[in-house]
Amino acid sequence: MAQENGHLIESKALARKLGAFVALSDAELTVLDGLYKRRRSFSVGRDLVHQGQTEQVAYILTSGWACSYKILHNGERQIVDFQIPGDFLGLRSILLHTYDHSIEPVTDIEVIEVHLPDLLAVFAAQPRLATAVLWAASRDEAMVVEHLVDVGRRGAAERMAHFLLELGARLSLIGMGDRAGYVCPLTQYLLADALGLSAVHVNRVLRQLREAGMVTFRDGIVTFHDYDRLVEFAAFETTYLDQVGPLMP
Amino acid sequence: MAQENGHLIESKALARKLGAFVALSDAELTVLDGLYKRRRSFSVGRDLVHQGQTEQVAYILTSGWACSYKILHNGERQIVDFQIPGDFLGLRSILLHTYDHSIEPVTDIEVIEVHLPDLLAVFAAQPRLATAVLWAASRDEAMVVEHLVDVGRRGAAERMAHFLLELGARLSLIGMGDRAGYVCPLTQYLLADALGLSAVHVNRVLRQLREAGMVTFRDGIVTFHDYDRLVEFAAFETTYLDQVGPLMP
DNA sequence: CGCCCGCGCTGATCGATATCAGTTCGAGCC
DNA sequence: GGCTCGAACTGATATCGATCAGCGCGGGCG
Repeated sequence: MAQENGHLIESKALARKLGAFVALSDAELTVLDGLYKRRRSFSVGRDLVHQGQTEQVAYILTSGWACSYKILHNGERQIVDFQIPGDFLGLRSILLHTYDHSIEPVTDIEVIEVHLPDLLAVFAAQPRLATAVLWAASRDEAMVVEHLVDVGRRGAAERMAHFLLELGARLSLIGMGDRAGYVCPLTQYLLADALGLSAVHVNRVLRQLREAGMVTFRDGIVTFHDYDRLVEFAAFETTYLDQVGPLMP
Repeated sequence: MAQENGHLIESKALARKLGAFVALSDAELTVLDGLYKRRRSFSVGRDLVHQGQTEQVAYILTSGWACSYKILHNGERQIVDFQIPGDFLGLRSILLHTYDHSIEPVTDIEVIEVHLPDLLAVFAAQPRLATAVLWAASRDEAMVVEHLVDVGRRGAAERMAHFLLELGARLSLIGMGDRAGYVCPLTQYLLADALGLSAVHVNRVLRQLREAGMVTFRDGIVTFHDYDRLVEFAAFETTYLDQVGPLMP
């Protein structure tokens, strides 16, 4: 019974996300629900998947935070994206047959395991779900693109501001944040690897933003002091995150 | 008749690309071919689509080069990716309902116009094509991710080397390049906007690579002098570009 | 023909961020 | 209580790439 409820609550996160693009029928929801079979847990620090791995498995994150990253020859790493509940982990990679990145839990996490044949079966049974997943993948790509712009063309402070705002917007969509702030388990080292900065500089930049009265990130909590000025400073635009109404009724 | 042939040749580029993921049936090929209706041309410098535009149209590039980019408040821009024949233009954006970037021809180009309803109709008629397009989108995303790593964590010279190698690999797949080199219409300004460098520094870095005897980019031609050493220097890995055999027979 | 103008190219200087080398603080553990 | 360890934090110095300020060349055009 509790298990049943767990199912419903968790599958809702994904269903709600996809439902924002295509209005899902009962039949489609049922098929989607069929994916929620293998539940697994991972603890912080132990990679879910590793760069180069060819095992064809992806995950749907149901609780906790994760990050996907690439390791370079010289040992440095670039974090590509953080994932929060409701997000896919490794969707791109099962289709490409090989993981081109690693995925690490940032906190202890709970996931649902999804195998490629299951996913393809879902697409075959309910073709509109394939379109919906394509939409979700496009949304992920849009975030990576924005991240690229961040790293390529914005100064360290704007970059940090933009990142904190984007994260806040994403968390707001799943009810884990608002314009006041949010709880954030990321360390300054993780921020550095994500933003292409050194951990030392992350620290200085956070101080700048704090002293400017715009945002404070301390003790795992991000607090927006002056949301509008921060948005202005970071030139933050939300179009790429907006959930417009369903395109396919 | 010539028109007919043009159809066949052009649709082959996309069909071959998608066929690398799913083996396409005659019925699927026919439906795919139905997309090739509206042919259009654009000349260099005139944007195909502009950031913020909500018109639901995408393109398939049949000849020439294009680039997609974002403009920042301060006037700088970041080029996200270059597109070569066979690539989609704006696929992500029609699904997201709004263009989050602009697309500009780098040379005079020829494209096929694709409207969202047509695409959705194709998916409905032949569901496996939706999966195939999802795969193509994943491949594009993998390239953006690699680009992000480039800009975030590699020095200017490695970045340039990596970029030239990746472009070469992509061109090889469509028969427009090999390990010796390729024809490349990009200016140093375009390279700068893509790599997050200044045009001045692009020039210096190209000189370094040339003087190191690894690669020369001059008069619109990229020539690899020592391919293996360049691969080593750039820590270039092709896994994310490899076309493995069809996953869905 | 001569004039621009875009593109490639270069030296000198400046500035943002990395790197090095620490300190402090709190949590867990013997 | 003292030890260790990880995260946050800081000052001093080094470095990479930006910026400024130019030159040369070839092609298009008045």
